Amino acid sequence: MKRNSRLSAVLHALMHMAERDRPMTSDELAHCLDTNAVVVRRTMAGLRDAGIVASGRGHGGGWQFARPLDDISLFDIYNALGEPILFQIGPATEMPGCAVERSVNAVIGEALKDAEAMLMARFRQKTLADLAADFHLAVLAKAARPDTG
Amino acid sequence: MKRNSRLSAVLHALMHMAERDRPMTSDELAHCLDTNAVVVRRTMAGLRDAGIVASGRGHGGGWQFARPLDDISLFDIYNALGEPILFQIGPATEMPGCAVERSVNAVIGEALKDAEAMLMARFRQKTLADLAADFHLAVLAKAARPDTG
DNA sequence: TAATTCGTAACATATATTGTTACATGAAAA
DNA sequence: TTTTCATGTAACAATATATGTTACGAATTA
Repeated sequence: MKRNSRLSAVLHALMHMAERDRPMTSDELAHCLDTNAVVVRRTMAGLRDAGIVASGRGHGGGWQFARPLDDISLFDIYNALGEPILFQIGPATEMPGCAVERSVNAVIGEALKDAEAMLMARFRQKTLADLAADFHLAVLAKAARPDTG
Repeated sequence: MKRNSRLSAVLHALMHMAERDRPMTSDELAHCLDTNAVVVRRTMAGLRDAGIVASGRGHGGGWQFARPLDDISLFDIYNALGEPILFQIGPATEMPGCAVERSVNAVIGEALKDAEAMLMARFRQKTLADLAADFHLAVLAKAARPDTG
């Protein structure tokens, strides 16, 4: 299947927004993400509903943050996107009648659950401010050794 | 999209095989898994190539283990299946030209990588013998309190 | 020789993600 | 007030992947 890239895409968009002090239109963001303005609106809709960003119409409109960057975690964003399915692998049946299958699903399910919990803990700790700082550090590091880039 | 259920399915099949001392045909396994014999063969092919199971043709043929159950880990099986894509979420582009996107992908990618490592470590520790023991314990526990099942 | 069983290619079906078009709604500028 | 700009959203198309199904060949045993 195609992988769900909304989390990466929306973070990419938000980081571009963080680099600017004015609202960015869906068209501008679409160019950054190499996609379509409708896709941008569709993806950002969840963040708007969650109070992470705000959208404005008409002249001078577009997307901007509704909260400080250090008050927005990756977990907030993951949730605002509707908690997309994390794992591509999983059981064929949720409620199997076969006891053997139930036992197998329990073992696999617990392992996946723990891995997911670990990932979510990490998402909770990381804010957009951290992400922006990471980016600026990477840019500085690259400028210091332009030949290795 | 549909989730990949081959790992759960093949473990389900292997546990049924573990409960029997004769080879099981693809058709028998297909009935257990509520699917088709061709699907079973397709899935088991990787395990056969990895030396986990062996297949025999003709009368009395079918699938059986090629190694002791305590010498087969979930990791072995996951690998034999071709290491299916683990996460449904991921970056849109593998080699982005945009520095912002690269930075975002690095953060997400590292978190996913660590979660995957944790899961694989767990798969490495768990053998089919463990799985069979889990199942037998579950059956015993259920028999001890039939009213709560 | 006949029955059985795996091996595999080819095609069909179902579902999820992403892209695209079209049009309505709201807001600011002329 | 009219025009322009921008979001909101429905509807449909394109693409990708997993799984199901049919068909037939190859190998093994009775």
